[in-house]
Amino acid sequence: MIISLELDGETPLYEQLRNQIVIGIATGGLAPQEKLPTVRQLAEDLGINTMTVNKTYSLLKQQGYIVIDRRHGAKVSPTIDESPNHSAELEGQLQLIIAQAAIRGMDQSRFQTICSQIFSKMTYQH
Amino acid sequence: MIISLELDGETPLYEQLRNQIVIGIATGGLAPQEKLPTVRQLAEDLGINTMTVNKTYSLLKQQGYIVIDRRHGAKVSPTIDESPNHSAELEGQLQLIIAQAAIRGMDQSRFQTICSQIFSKMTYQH
Amino acid sequence: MIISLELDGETPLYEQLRNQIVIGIATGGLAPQEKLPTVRQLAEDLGINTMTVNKTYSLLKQQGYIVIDRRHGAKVSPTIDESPNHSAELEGQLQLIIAQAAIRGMDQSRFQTICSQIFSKMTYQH
Amino acid sequence: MIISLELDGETPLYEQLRNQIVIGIATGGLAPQEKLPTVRQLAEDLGINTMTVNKTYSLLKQQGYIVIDRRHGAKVSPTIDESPNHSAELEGQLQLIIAQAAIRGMDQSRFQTICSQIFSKMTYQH
DNA sequence: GTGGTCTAGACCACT
DNA sequence: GTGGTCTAGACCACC
Repeated sequence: MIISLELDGETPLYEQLRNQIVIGIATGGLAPQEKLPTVRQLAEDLGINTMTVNKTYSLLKQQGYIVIDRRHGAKVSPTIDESPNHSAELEGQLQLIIAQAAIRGMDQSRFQTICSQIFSKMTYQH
Repeated sequence: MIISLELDGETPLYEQLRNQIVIGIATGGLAPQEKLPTVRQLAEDLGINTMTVNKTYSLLKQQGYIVIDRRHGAKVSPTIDESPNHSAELEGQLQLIIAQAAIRGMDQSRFQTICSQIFSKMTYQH
Repeated sequence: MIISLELDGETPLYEQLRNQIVIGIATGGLAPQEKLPTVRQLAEDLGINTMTVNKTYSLLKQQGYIVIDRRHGAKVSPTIDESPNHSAELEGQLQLIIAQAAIRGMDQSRFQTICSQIFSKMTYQH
Repeated sequence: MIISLELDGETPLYEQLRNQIVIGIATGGLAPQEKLPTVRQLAEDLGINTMTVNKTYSLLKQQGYIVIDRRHGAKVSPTIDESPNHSAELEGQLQLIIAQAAIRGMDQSRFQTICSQIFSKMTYQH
């Protein structure tokens, strides 16, 4: 799995990293139960501080995407909870994105096509 | 048009405000050419600093959503560019949102339904 | 409100700090809406690093005990959710404590007396 | 006696194990003088490292819960000290637990009821 | 060898 | 002036 960070972007590094790992899980780049790199290893590979990776892992753990086994390090959660209130949050995010798309002249069918393309790459199974 | 801010949220105030105005434009709460409140007025109504509102207006102007006339204040742009490179940015945002939705157990048809509902409220016409 | 940390204890500093603030809220040393010291100030007062205080505040925020207002810093939450699954967690903790008390020869009435004394100092109102 | 460990929990394995054995002693699952499994055996049963079990046994011995005889292995102490300074430690733990319970909206009578239920399962006799 | 914690010191975004 | 982020480097607890 390839990870690329924008060092000078506006999104915090730990959040960029978190996002890419989440996408990796959804698209199958990281299978359930698969072991993640160690904090040190990943930090070195990306050229960033171990604390930053540490924060990412803590966040992912707290959100249920990964579990941290004291014996073998971090791995993708075998099952991920179907967070109930996630739906409301999702709608809020979508509303803004769709508002911008509508203003920029994108029609609904084009939007749905893009969604379909993205969805077709999601291989995560419950 | 009603605007509500979460003072203790994670999103910066100026960005929350910007987002709500964009949604207002897309859903018809703010018509093209419609005059916006003065910086001063809006700041007072919302109980926030004028600098914050100022930053929001500057951002909206820079992104083409509003125009600022020194004499008559700010108003919604008569026409908004169909920014071409907006598409790439959109896909990036959607990818993350859809990844999270997929992991949380939402299937594509449910997702499309939600999109349709939101789209049906968008009244902005080019 | 007085806070004292064991620098060489086994409990992490950020957790000791978190615990004392929680107790402060429950016993009225910190009223709802009351402003907490700034991260820098508290770090200096306690002679520890700002990052450590920062972590404490993040944790308290995440657990709903405090809110962080971008304008004025951190303050005690006006209302704190009555976390539903807290009950199970509580029972687990109590079971261990009571087991140890029973083995050490403490009878139930004595235990209840101690609980009553502690409870009488809790002034937090919903 | 059944022991179950959370490999991905926050509590160290040796401590989880220690806690469950203490509860076992208090609730009668392990009688005074009863022999405990060998380090080797227990480690294998639980699928953990022998060092971990070893550490647990050392801890339990040091705290007076078990005695270790080189010839016959470990067994539950025939009598356990009524450690006097245990009381202070107990109060500290209870204070935090009760503070959290109070904030989360639990009233004293409900709390006392839960304590009674737990106490009724404690069978350890001095 | 793993993650967890802490420090000292720095810079940035937000208001 | 607030909290948020990041770094470099260190030590510790756990297994």
